[in-house]
Order: sequence, then C-alpha cells, then structure tokens
Amino acid sequence: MINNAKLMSKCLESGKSATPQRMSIINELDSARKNLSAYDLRDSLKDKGHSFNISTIYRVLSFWIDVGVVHKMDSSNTYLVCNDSHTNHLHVLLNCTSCKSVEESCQLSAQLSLPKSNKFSVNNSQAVELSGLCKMCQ
Amino acid sequence: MINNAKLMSKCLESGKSATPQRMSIINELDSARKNLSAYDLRDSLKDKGHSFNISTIYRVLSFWIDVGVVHKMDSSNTYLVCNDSHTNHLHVLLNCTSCKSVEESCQLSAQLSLPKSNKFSVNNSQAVELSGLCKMCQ
DNA sequence: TACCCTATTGCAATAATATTGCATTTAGGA
DNA sequence: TCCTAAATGCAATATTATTGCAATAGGGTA
Repeated sequence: MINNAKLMSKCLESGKSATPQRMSIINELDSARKNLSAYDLRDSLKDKGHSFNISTIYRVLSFWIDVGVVHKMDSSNTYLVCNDSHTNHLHVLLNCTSCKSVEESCQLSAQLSLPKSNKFSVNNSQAVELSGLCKMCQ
Repeated sequence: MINNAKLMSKCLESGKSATPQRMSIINELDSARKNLSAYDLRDSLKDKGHSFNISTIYRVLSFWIDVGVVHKMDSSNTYLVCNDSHTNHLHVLLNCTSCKSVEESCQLSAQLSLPKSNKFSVNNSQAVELSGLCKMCQ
C-alpha cells in the first residue's frame, strides 16, 4: 500500500494539486491491490458512493502515470499502482496468463537492464510486460 | 518482405487454410512495411479494391498472430509482420517515440533471454515492446 | 478576506478499438 | 459431386478512450 504522504510529495514535486478526486481514485486503485480497467475503477468507486465521470477517471489515471505512481498494462488496458520507485530502470510487470495476477518485479528489473545499444536508445522509465506463469500456477 | 511459400507452409503446419482473405490481408500488412491499426489496414485494402468487414480483419489478424507471423503492438493497438522466426526466444519490438517506427530486433532478442526465474516462468514466444529513440532520432 | 487566474472536473457526445451471434459461403476431403 | 466444418459477411453491440466546452475549485496576491 502506498501512503498518502508519498502521494502528496509526488504532487508537490510535479507542481500539481492533490485534489480530492486524485486522492480518492488512487486510493481506490491501490486498495484493489490489483490491476483494474478504468471503467471497473469507476464502478468500484461508485459502489462506495463516489461518482466520477469516466473522463475524470482517465485524466486522473494519466496524471498518476505522469508522476510515476501508476502503470498502464497495455496488454489488458488496465491500470496498476507502481510498487517500486522509478529510479531510472525498466520496470517489469509479470503477468500470469493463468490466474491473471500481475506482479511488479524489482529483481527482474535489474537483470533486464539493457546494455546501451548503439542502435537504439531505450527509455529507462517504462514498464515492460512479460506474460507467463506465476509460481502458484506453474 | 515475407514470401507466400512461407505463409503457405505456416498454414499447412497449423492445419488451416490459406484463404484469399488471409493472403490478401497479410500481404497488404507486409507491403505496408510498418505497423498498422486494424481499421487502417482495412482502409488501405479498400483503396485497392478489396473490401473486408472489420470482423474479418480482426479474425484474420488473430489467425496470423496464432501461427506466429504477426505481432500485435499493445501500446498502440497496431499490427506488424514478424520479421524473424519464432524459435523459442523473446521477440523485441523497438518502438521509436519520435518517428513512430518499429523495428524488430533479433540481436536484442538474444540479449534479453531471461534466466529461468524460480518465481515466474516467462513465456518465450511473446513480443516485448520497448520504447525509446532509434538511431536516426537520437 | 476578497479577488482573480488557472487548473481541474463534470458532462455528454463522439471516436477508436474490438467482439458477438447468426446467416451464408467456401474449402477441401470422402 | 456431395458433405461437413471452417471461414467469412453483416450489422449490432461492447469496450476503451478522447474531446470541447461550461462550471467549479485551488491557491496565490492585494
């Protein structure tokens, strides 16, 4: 679980406001403890009495992605709280195709660090998705 | 460019037919020499006098993905002909964020091969997308 | 505090991407 | 040639995401 102090400081760093909407939405995604689609996130907030327009959900998710707190999983169009600090290495999201769980591996991040290719300069602050089977499902 | 003999043999291997639709669609994507969205692919086929329903486009793309001839780029919802043979290693798609070109790197594929993690078993026949800057754009 | 300016959010329409169920046609083996 | 399963067409619908503009809220300054 990410704490609010950290979230606030991320906002401060980026010169943006920690609005109630931004805080509710990130806290909901964080407490889900898994990746959610934008619409699912909206629905689960609605169940708890917080109604947001879908455009707000998308705008807030994109805000948290920009400040480095959320990853988007492109393979499933879902969003996930980042459990690691973005310190200039690739983030690796291990996506179990059996149980659908997603784990962010700090260990693998290091192993995957690419030798600087002379042909292509890899952006080091992205999340890379790998699918396979988690320990439980093997 | 991929040749028709190879495409036919892929169909044979998988026990599926090389229908005119499947051949037109893969040849069009291949001759584009870049990644296209399903709708763009449909439009460029239409320009050449071949009209396909969008569901056919999606079904045919998914067929070629299954037989290992096409990759889907999840980050941009586009499709690309695979320029390498799937010999049980990760395919790496280098996505230039400046000029939008996509290059499939056989070189990097090897470097990226993961040590078998004791925690997560990575599926070796997937395409991994990395964004960054290509040589021209650096 | 009152004011102001900009950032943020709400709203609802629309765009972009993808899938479905069912009818029709086609491929290719018996 | 005939038969059956596979493939395709069609059009409705589902899912994911963005837009333009009006309304509201944040937070700095007088």
